[in-house]
Amino acid sequence: MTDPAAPLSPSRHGIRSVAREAGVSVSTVSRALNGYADVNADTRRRVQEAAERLGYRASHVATMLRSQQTNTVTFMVSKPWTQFVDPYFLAIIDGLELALSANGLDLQVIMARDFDSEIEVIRRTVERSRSDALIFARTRPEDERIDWLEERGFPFITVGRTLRNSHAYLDRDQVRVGRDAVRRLVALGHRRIGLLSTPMRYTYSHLTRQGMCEGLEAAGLTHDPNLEIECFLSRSTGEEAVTELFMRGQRPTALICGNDLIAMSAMDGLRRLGLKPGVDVALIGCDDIPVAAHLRPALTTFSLDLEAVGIRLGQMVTARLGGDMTLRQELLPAQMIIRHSDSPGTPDEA
Amino acid sequence: MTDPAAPLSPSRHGIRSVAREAGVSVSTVSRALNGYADVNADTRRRVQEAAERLGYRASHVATMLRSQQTNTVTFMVSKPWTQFVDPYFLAIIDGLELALSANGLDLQVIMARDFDSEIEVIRRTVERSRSDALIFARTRPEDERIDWLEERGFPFITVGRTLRNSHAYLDRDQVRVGRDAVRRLVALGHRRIGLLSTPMRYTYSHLTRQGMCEGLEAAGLTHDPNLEIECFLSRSTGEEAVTELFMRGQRPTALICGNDLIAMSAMDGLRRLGLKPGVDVALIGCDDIPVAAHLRPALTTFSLDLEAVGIRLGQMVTARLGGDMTLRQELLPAQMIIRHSDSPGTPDEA
DNA sequence: CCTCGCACCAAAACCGTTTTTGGTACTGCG
DNA sequence: CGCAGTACCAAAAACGGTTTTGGTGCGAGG
Repeated sequence: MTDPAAPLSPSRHGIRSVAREAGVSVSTVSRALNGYADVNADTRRRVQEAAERLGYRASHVATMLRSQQTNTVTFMVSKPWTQFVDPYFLAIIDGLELALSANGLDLQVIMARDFDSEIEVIRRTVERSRSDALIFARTRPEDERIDWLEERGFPFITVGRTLRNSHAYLDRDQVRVGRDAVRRLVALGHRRIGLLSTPMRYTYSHLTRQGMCEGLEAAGLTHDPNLEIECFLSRSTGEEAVTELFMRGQRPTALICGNDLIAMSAMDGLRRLGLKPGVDVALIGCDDIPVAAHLRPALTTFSLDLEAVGIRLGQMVTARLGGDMTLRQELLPAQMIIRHSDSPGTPDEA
Repeated sequence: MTDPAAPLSPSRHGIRSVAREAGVSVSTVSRALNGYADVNADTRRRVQEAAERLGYRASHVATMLRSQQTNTVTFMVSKPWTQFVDPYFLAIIDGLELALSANGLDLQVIMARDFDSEIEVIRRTVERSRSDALIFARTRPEDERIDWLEERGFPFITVGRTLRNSHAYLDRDQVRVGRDAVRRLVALGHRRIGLLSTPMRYTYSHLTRQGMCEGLEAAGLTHDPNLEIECFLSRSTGEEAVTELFMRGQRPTALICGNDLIAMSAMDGLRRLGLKPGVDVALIGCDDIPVAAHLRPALTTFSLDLEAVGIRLGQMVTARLGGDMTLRQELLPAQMIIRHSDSPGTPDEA
């Protein structure tokens, strides 16, 4: 593989050069540059100037090796997110990077090619000790990634929950999303509310469903499994789901969609059936992706400040790496953004 | 920062353990595992089994330090891309990761917080020798990142061109995009064609403009600077631009938009002026972001297989790191995807 | 029988830092 | 003057691999 034809850097100056230049020993340079106490102010200045003159920067790799810390946090992006432009993960990374860099930590992003390679990607990262902590999302009720990491005592935080919930996590209050969506639709007079669910292998799909059931129950309604269908991550998934759902008879008058992409494509499906989304069938999405406001009808959905999620993740992981072993499990509320897709009568069809 | 309260890994086995377990020397383990020739097949097997038994994996950090190679390629994401859900960079990364991992290279993603920090982020990465090569986009006519890297002889590839073009790049044929868009609109009878340009600090904005001028000239028309306006990356940029453009008088009957996000928001702006996008004013975008097909009217735009771009980038950088010093400069054609936003009369307003 | 080359492998040097260890010079106090 | 304590700093030992150096044992050729 990749022979050493390309030298890393022509002739970088090492700590020894700096020591020579400043007329002190190597260890003094290290201590001076890293802000240790027992170094004369004058000596420190001399060292700093010498380092500056030579353009010296400590090799990150060497530092890692000696200190046995990478000062790096790894964020794993699962493939299904990327296929779909779900801005989700990008926004989180944005905030995460902000919080980490404020604490002198680096962010590394790794990607899992597909569902099954996730665990392998994690193994590679952890076993070859390239990172001090791991963050990942798309948790599943039974998640072997978590089993594996717990077994090894490797620090990690998930975005999302599992069945056991024995670990640190930060998650959206997805049950409330389901409940609130139902409440809103019931208030608008709907009685037959369908669910276009995200894939059931993910925990949050179950939580949404649970919230929906709770909402229906609170309204004295019961959940009809015939009005529910599981969508998978393809571009036209909502369209297909709607088609199948409406062929079953017992048509819903409102649809709760597991995410905005499903809702978006469900609109297309409704139109193909000759129905006006927002007029004939109410729609509520989830995530508030940027395009949601631009759809016709504009999509009513649930929003979450993802950059804030990233920042909070950064704070949590910083605390953990700082030695704070508190088990943090936090829930963030999502805010319902009411637009037009859930109620008819708005002049939005221009 | 981050004290060592969290041990990296409890008790990992090192190469010495493997050597002991296999009953050979340390160096033999290294050579056996790395596929060197001068090691007895039998010995190699014994070593591999021992490593397997102990669950040994070479520390990436130690390997880096000794071999002076990181086997890592860094991709820099500029902040403006992420604020906006531009799937652009995600799709590229996807392909890049695929190509790199096939060659045993790792991908690292770094982010620049804002425009000005890009150079600083690059410096940190290169000077602390964390990577063997760099890839980044959003090139500018005069790009100090490129100057800096060239000065140091550090391998890099850009997605996009500069004024000098003295470096390796992979880019979309943006001039042709401008030309083709004009040709299409002229064929549809338009004479007053406006441009909602992406920010002029990026090279591709100039190239689009150049292509547009060439197209107009070929049709015997001249470009009217009054019909041109520069958009910046905010959510409602197209809306504002349209408003301003139409206040100038001399209204265009068609708009070429630097990207789909601009086009999307321009549609909103047209509606606010009481104009029907696609009927009263034709629109052509660029990028074919996934939502383009879902807009009403569906957006005519230019598409490029971004995953293929990523794969090609991976191949180019692999060759470079393999010692192939050929200066690669490649142009990829974008394909026009004709939908409805550029021509009236389609029943797409349902 | 001696020597040379080859296949194999052990020992040691090395990568560039941080951390530990140990020592020197100087100060203040008895 | 002697001794403890302090402030500073040099030398050396890690970190965990890879690469170089230097054999050794054995078969073949002279």
